[in-house]
Amino acid sequence: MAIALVDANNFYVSCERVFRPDLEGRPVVVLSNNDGCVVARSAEVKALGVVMGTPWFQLQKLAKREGIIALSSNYSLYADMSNRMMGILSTFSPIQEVYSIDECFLDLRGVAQDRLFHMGQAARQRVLQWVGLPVGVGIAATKTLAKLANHVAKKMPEYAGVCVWDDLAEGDQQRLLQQLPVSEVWGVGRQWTTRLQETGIQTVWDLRQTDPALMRKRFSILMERSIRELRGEPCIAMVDIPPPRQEIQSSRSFGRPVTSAEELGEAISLYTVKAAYKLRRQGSVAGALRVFINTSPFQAHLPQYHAARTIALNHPSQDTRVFLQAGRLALAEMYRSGLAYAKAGVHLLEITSADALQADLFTSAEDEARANQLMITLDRVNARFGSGTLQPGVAGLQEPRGWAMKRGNKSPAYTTRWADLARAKLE
DNA sequence: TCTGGGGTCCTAGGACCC
DNA sequence: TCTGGGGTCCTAGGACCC
Repeated sequence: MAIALVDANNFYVSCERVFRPDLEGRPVVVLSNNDGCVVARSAEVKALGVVMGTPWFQLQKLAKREGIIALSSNYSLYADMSNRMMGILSTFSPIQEVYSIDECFLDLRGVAQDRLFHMGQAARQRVLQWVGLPVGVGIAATKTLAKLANHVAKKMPEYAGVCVWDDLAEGDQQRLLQQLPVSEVWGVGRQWTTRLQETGIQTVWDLRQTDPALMRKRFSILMERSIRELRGEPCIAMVDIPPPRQEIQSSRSFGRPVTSAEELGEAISLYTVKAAYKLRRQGSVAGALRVFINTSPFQAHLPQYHAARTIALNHPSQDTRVFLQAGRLALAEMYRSGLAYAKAGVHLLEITSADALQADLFTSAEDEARANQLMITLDRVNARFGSGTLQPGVAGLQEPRGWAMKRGNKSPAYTTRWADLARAKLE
């Protein structure tokens, strides 16, 4: 039984560097929407002690002194690079679980133990050569151990990017576990780390030595699972085909404070359009939607207001218009004037398969078929001519929208837009 | 001046039922 | 004055992940 975890180093930064080789060896960060926080750091930036999630404005001085280059996030580029990387890795196993944009698990059961290291090396080489992304590989008997092995492969140069846990002598394994802080364990976050430390559990080794049943009582079944996995007992199965989402959200912080009900309504309508599209793409219907509007928690001197409303639909739907209407009602109820709103969003809830949907007692089959056809047409037009080609007027017609997010340093869509296509300079 | 977005899962506790 | 026991379902909140 062996599972590999493959993930890219500083994924977003590495994607940018593929098209900007001049960024190699220089300190680079990628920023979140609105150029707000650091969400990816090159090794050079990590070495400067910049932590994940640092607000960019707090780094101005350091950035100037050290020459840090900041790029706005370019998610369509990263998604495309991710697809290419995952495609290559999928050839190494019939069972691949794409766990996030930059990492996947591969089921390597049946591969002889003495072949695993070579296989890890091959995967690494191929991704680097074919798409230009550096990846690390950890291979072990459980997902949790594979995660740890991956960490070891990246942190310790002698492993050259690939660590096969069961190739290590028992004494070496113990020594590594005793070096790693318990916070490195997959599933152990900030709160749990504090609670564990309070009871004297500092290292991964310490956690491994605890009694799983007792820890389940003190924490939860998730803790028990993690401990068992650390001991080499698989508890977390591979998920080959991703199940449909149970919740779909769309939300954004605004590029500037928003005060008027009109602008707020535009924003919420736009997020509703996006969420409904995601819903249809996975073949689902939603039975309820939740809308929220928030002021900025960082502007403590201004009046704060956080409001949310959940609206249950009479009948589960995938019709953008139904959600728009419900969303507008919710907003009208919540809206208070005289406040500086910083963020709004829409969640679609109670999601089920469109195939299993019961007929609506109060809508004729004909009307429903027409509505479905309208949505199919809408999605087709937008797929062909670009998203936003056709959309409800309530989402706002004026471009650019005043409240839209700021992305000052966005790179071109090198791989997904003809005009931006990367090409070698001939001269 | 400037602080992201999108998910899953588990548990506790209340409402309700017999 | 005295006020059971056991079960299910739902939701909010909190933890985690990237």
